[in-house]
Amino acid sequence: MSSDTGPTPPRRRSFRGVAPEARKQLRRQQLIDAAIEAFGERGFHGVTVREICAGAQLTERYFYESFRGLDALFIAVYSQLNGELRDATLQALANTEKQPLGLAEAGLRVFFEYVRNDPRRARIMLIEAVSIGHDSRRIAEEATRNFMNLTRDVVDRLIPQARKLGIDVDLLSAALVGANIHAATRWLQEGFSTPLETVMFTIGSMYRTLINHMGGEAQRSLIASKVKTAAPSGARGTPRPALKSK
Amino acid sequence: MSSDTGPTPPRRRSFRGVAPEARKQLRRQQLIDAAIEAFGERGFHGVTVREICAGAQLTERYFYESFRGLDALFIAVYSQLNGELRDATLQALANTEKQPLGLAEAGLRVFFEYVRNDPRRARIMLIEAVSIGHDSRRIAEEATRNFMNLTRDVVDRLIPQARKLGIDVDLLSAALVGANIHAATRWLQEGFSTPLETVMFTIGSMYRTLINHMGGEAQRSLIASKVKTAAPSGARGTPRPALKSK
DNA sequence: ATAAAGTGACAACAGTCGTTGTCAAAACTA
DNA sequence: TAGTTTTGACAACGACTGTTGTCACTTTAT
Repeated sequence: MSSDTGPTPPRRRSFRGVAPEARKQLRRQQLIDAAIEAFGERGFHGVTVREICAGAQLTERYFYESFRGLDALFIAVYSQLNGELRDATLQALANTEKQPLGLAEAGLRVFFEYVRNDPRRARIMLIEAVSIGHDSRRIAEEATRNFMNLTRDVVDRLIPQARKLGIDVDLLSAALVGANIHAATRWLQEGFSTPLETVMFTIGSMYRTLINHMGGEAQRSLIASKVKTAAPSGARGTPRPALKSK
Repeated sequence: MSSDTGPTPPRRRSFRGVAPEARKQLRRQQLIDAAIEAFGERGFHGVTVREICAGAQLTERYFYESFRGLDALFIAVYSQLNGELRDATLQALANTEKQPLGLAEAGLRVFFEYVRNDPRRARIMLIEAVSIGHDSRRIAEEATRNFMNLTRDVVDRLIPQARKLGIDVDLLSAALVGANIHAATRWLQEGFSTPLETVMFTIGSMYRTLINHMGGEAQRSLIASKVKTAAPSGARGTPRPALKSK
């Protein structure tokens, strides 16, 4: 029962003037940067550990120093990109008048500018992230859900009557996020030949129309579908199928 | 210079009562069915040729008899699923009164029912197809584009003034298709706990609102943005950025 | 200066995959 | 029945991957 801690633990030193922990973080970031390049160019499944290491100018040992495998690296990459976009969004929102429609426009603009400014990052976030195996996908789902929740809050505030009319606000938010993602993906694949302002005007008009009219339209269709029972009170009640209006 | 055609070409025969060509087509379909199961369950990148063959109860030789590789098989799978959905859509449209809004509802219903009735096929069409390497993806892009074009024609007919107001109709269609896909994907991942009619009501309300009000809303924002020059005549002209309304 | 820690290039290993080939048994034709 | 086609099971090959290990060289600390 001595206080022997086993074989001598190596004493860590500085190297080229930087502390051990800082060196490790630096290497980690090099790997992430190389991964953004590789994933964005060839996709998650077209990339190997060796390629990442070559791109980062590091050897495999340092890869496993920071990541358990490619999945973990992808999660780190996605987290970083998602954080960048989130921060840019929050900053833009902070610099905008607190009009709800203005906020929505600012968020849209940040999103589309982010996509245009770095197509590789866009590909990772928009395309790769939703298609990885069960391990990494949850992160992407969670991040997408964050944006969806943000959208849902906006919807809840701007179309407050929606919920009472039987609209599934979560589903609607998912649809709107999907509209953004798909529009951005198409814009990306077309080489951004459409001017940003045209994109903003098109998608913005869509949002504005929904915000200004969706509540009334849903209510009208409820009435038109002859539901004379008590108004469906928000719960899981299935509204009538009818879709005709006017 | 004899009429010798080289080594004797093997004379083909029937087997268990079915002709050679029919046997080949049968095997091909077995492989496709096994692939739907495998791709839908484990995703394109989690599947091997050997697994497909085991699932189809065939050996590798017959795999390469019908397909050059997994890419080709995936293309065949996707084509089949896409054809099924397309046929179901066309049939539903044929059995519907020719009211534009009714047609839109019928199309939506077919789409969501198709997704719910076979989640594996849905995963292949909604998730896997957009994430494959450059080879197979073009097929999915083309098929998605078909749906987008269909949507675009609907938009062009139901919101005829959109184009003149500076809205990019192709982009709007892409966004709407994306809204459908994302809503369906979320519905799938939630285990279809939301009733179909609620989904129909929510997404249907979205469409109906856009159809009935988007033209007017876009025009209003154009006026509000003080564009007093001649109305942008449909072409690539960049509309004003402003989004505020009312 | 000398010993230890850090680094980089790369060998080595086991595993898997796509793909082609072998071969005997089953089924068919004559 | 005899010969040929078809089938199924599986071996074999090369290529690639993730992962760990080796070793000489550089930098640091004493």
